[in-house]
Amino acid sequence: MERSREKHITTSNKGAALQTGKILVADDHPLFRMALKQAVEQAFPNAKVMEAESVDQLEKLTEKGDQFELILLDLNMPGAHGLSGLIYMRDRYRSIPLVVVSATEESNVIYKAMEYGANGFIPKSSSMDVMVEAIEQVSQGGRWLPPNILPQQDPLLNDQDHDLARSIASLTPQQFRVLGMLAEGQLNKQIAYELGVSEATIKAHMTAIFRKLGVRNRTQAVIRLQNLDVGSIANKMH
Amino acid sequence: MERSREKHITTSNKGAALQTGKILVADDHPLFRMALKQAVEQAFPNAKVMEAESVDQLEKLTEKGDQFELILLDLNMPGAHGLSGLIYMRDRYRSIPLVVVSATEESNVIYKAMEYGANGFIPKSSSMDVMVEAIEQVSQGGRWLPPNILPQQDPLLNDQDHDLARSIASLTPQQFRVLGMLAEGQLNKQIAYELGVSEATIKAHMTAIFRKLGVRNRTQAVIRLQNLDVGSIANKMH
DNA sequence: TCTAACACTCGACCAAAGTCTAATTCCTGC
DNA sequence: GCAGGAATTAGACTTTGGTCGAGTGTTAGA
Repeated sequence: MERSREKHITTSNKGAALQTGKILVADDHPLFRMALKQAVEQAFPNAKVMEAESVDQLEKLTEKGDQFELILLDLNMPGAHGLSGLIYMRDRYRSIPLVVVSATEESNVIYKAMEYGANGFIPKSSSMDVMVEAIEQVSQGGRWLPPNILPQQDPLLNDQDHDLARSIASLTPQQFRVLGMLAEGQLNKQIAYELGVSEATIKAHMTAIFRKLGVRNRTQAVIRLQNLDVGSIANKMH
Repeated sequence: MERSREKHITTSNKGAALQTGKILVADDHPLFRMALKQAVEQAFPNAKVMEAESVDQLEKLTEKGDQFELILLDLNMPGAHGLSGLIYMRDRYRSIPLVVVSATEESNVIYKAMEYGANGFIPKSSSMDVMVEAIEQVSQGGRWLPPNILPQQDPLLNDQDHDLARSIASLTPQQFRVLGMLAEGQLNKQIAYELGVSEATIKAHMTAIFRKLGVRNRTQAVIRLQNLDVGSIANKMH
């Protein structure tokens, strides 16, 4: 409560302004994307907000050479596949501050997102004022957590989790796409059709993915990915 | 705090006594199994406590014709595979009160366990007094939750979750074993060797499992099982 | 006691998955 | 501009997975 008092009334005087002014909002929900855009424009009246409703669109925008100064990313968006999307993005756009936007309010997920490199976390239930403040904070190089969430104490992730994160980060864009479709249970044939390449190509990608994840087949790959969401809570004893 | 005050001092006068007196403690951790046994004997001095350190052992004991009056089940025990073990057991031994014992303290898991049919939930961090009380309560037909956990308000599980539970409950013992090994990422060949049957047999089991779970291959089966642990938190929006 | 249902088993056959080798393109650094 | 490396693509081949039909043993009920 206390720390979100000052809000946007004082924002125009605060910290450094934007350079290029380009900010990327990635969310598949049109109405919410609009709300986020408004929040950005309230924080930075002369910002140029670009929108993406899938990871593919997001990558198309960044490949155009645009230098974004902030990314707002919904983890439930098509192609993001939860925390793996964050890990992948975080590595791909290292220098750009990234704020995770999510319907989840679970502290577990929030802490994990931060530990996987997010610069901020905005629950979708947040008020406009809170979103504005979060955007300002992060774009000035700070971090931001929801008011009711305490700053993280002990690290939630162990070495294995970080190994897995490094594996995911090392995937190429196409490999990440393939992994996402694998995680949905699709056949090689289906993936090949959807990506417009031959089945042989998908198989080659699969082999590469398995190597990077340190597994031997697709089933084990899916199991390995489970650890991202389920986390290390279950296996603490054994 | 308040409601766990009376504890074992008054227990000998309470409610109905045991019939056969046979109680099953299933936990792979020897020390903790001993502690549980003590708790049981404190609650019911003339109880006959049987022990199992895996689901296979547990089933061997029940197949001997013994009529147990209470089962204490650790969900992290070999062969249990988390909540799926509870679902499977709950259906197999419908008439026997079942208390889940777990290292987890997460309210999410606790509520889910109760909703999947557990009669009680004992965190492993509980004091002896608390365990004794829990055992008494449940063996008298009651339910039991840890003192710091509020009775559940809204159901956490939706129709899909219950569908999945019914699927798992409908598995035969051998199928459940196979599913467990599949969930560990083992090959058909490995599973066959470990169970001492031919690979063709495992394949037949797999096909049967896929039918019951409503999936088309092993990867999708693993993905389907994820929903047990991850729960319906993530997909509330889409 | 007979039978009908079910669990478990297996072999034969076909489909999907995975590996290896190799070609092409694109990008980076010298 | 050109060498080197990584990403992407794909064909040929092997291994694994999955379906079907069928046989055996066990159990519950007519």
